[in-house]
Amino acid sequence: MNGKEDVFQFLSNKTENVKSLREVVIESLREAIITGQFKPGDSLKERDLSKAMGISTTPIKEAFRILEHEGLIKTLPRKGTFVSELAETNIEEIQMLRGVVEGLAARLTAAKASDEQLKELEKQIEKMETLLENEEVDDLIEENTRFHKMISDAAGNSMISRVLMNISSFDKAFRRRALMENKEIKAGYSEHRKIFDAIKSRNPELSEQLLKQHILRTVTDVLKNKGV
Amino acid sequence: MNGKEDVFQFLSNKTENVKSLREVVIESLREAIITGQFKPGDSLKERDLSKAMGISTTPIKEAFRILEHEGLIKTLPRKGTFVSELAETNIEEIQMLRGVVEGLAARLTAAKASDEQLKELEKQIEKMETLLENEEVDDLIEENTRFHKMISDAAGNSMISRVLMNISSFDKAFRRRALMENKEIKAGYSEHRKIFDAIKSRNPELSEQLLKQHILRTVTDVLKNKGV
DNA sequence: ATGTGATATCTGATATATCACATAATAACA
DNA sequence: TGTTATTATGTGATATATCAGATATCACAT
Repeated sequence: MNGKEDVFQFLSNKTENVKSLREVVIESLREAIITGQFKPGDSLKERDLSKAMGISTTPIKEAFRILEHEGLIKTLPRKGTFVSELAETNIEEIQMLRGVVEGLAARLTAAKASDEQLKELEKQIEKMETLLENEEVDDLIEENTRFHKMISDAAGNSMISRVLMNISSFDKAFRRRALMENKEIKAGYSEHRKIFDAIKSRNPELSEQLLKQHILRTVTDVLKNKGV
Repeated sequence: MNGKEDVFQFLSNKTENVKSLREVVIESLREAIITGQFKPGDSLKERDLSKAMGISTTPIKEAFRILEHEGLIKTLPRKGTFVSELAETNIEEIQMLRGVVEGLAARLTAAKASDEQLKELEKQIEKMETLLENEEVDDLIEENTRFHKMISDAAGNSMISRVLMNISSFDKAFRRRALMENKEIKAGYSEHRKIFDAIKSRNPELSEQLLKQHILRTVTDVLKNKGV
């Protein structure tokens, strides 16, 4: 029966994978704000966006609620909705924030990850090693991100996962640039291996420190290369 | 004219201070979920809540968006909305998360707070000392919270403020209990004073460590007293 | 008793209308 | 010309209707 299901896989069109209008609006506006197309202080109007996107104000309104919760915009009741200052937040400090939160995740993972989770992490780090040797850069970048996510998930704390997801949606463009640099790829693997070793040896303190330092070093390097 | 405005302050009914239906729903549901009235897996239905609260589904729907973004509930399109597992997240780990984020805030504050901000912090810690001497417990609790908020705000990073606000809305009940214990009040002041001194002396590393340790100690003490 | 198609019901998604506060523009008056 | 009152407009908040996917139930054939 399982084989039969696979045969019809191509027919699948589950609505769980289909994006709602609200999600489309969120992603569009978030991208426009973060990349500077909308600047702090700019006014966003429900009816204008509704016309521009050819949809009703309802998904626009719902998207505003989420973006406001993320701090990217601010709504004053019956006065207007404006892009907030958050979009100009210091990217280095965002990475420091990410560093301390992922560091804590590494600590918790070292303290309580199951043997199975450790095995999965080991498989992952080995996969990354193979990709590094074969110089398959695009795949390595993707697996690096997965490695970080696996650590965060293994911490088993939904609030930590949520905070990191919010940070991630904010600095996606930055992190991709960081990982693309060739030097980063090699140094990054070396650090990832040390992080995994610390987790495997059940050393919470060291795990936290290594992951914090790893993230803070990548931001320092990227900013150096930018001439900032 | 300014004096006149103050005289009539009690008449003020500015809509900026009036809670929207959406905000009322958010707070009601969040409280019900966090305190266990709604349990993970429970179904929340827009039309049921609409009838129960005597309002339309629109503010219910918007509240759902926010609570989902906070991770407290999960909506499956056209299937239903359910209370998530987040509400059962380990409270100690939440406090550890708060510790690392507030610690980072203290570090940034020590690094870049203006002289004026330092003066404000000094006024605040002195106010807290007076309240401690006079044993005005309720006011001291409130000023302690304000002290933490001043440090976070002085860090000048909107994302950090936002993360802490989300954590705060989640563990408000816990923190109030922590601060109410008499022992905590005295130990808490001592630690607050050390934190301020570290910030004042522009020592980012020490500031971060002290604030982290302060928060982690309070959670350890509270859990000890709970017999957990 | 079981399988299948048709129908009904449930639930969130979205569209549209209306309300209500805030501000701008215009008219009236001194 | 300046001030005040009135009206119009703009914007978000909320109510209500309808759509559309998902599931449950019913009716009928085998």
